[in-house]
Amino acid sequence: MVTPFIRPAASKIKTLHARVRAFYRTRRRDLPWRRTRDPYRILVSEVMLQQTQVDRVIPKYAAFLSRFPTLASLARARLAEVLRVWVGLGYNGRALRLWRCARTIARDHGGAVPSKLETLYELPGVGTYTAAAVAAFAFGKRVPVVDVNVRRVLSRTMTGRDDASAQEVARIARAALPRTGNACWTQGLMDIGARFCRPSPRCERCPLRATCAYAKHGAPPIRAARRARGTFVDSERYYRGRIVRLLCAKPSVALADLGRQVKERFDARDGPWLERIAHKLAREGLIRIDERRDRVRLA
DNA sequence: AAGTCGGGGCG
DNA sequence: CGCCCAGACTT
Repeated sequence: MVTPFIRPAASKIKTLHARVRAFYRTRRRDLPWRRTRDPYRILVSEVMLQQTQVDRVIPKYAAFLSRFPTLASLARARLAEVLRVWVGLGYNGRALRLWRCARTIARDHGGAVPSKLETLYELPGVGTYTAAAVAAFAFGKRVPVVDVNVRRVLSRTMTGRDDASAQEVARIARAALPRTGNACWTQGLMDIGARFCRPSPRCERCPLRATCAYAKHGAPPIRAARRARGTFVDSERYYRGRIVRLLCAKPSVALADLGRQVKERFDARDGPWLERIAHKLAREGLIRIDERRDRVRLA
């Protein structure tokens, strides 16, 4: 029987604040999106960082901003151009939604990224996390920002477990919201989550070790078993990626040739399901299929 | 609540 | 090989 979490001790939170802020002041990661407060650039970074590690985002972030330096430039670009820069980063739907997001902001918000949490949340591709991140990092808003790192760190330090529910962590995050310096607090938690408080924890050198309920008893991380994903190659996802990559490299392709061009050892039986994947991509808005002329291209 | 959506790096 | 990642969106 585990003691249910009631309310975090104020003194413990104060100590965490001090330690996290001290860590952030002296040992934070030097990341490109921390060198600007341009809301557009913050927004781009946050969308890129969705389910994507920092090290993989850094080069794409630079390339993207070099090609689309302002929100207006992104909003007036063709989606195909955006996809060509994005491809390789994964989750291509994010590029589509970021592009739509920029167009929505240009059309409905005078080209200025909204600062209000609820308004941000309305934008395509902006969910609970990203809305909070932009509000906090670009506009200094005092709102809880909970990503997977923050969740792990708060769960472990405050409950002694690494599996606190999202709702429970949300309560803790609200209770722990600092009066000032929310962005530094949050990003400090993220850095600690990435360097020490990882899924397999490295408590030995963690700056929160002395304050952490989890580090004390040192229980091994227990996490829910994930469903097997199978091999990625030859999965439907794999060929979605192949199709988008192919179309990034060519202006257009015949639908009848698509399968042969994305699949090794293509045979006639592969035609229908690869074509079905293409139609799904078209329905999502990533590619365009001209049935009459038998041509496929980026949207 | 559960599925879908990329891709790469690491243990 | 399986697990993980500054999640969002659909069903």
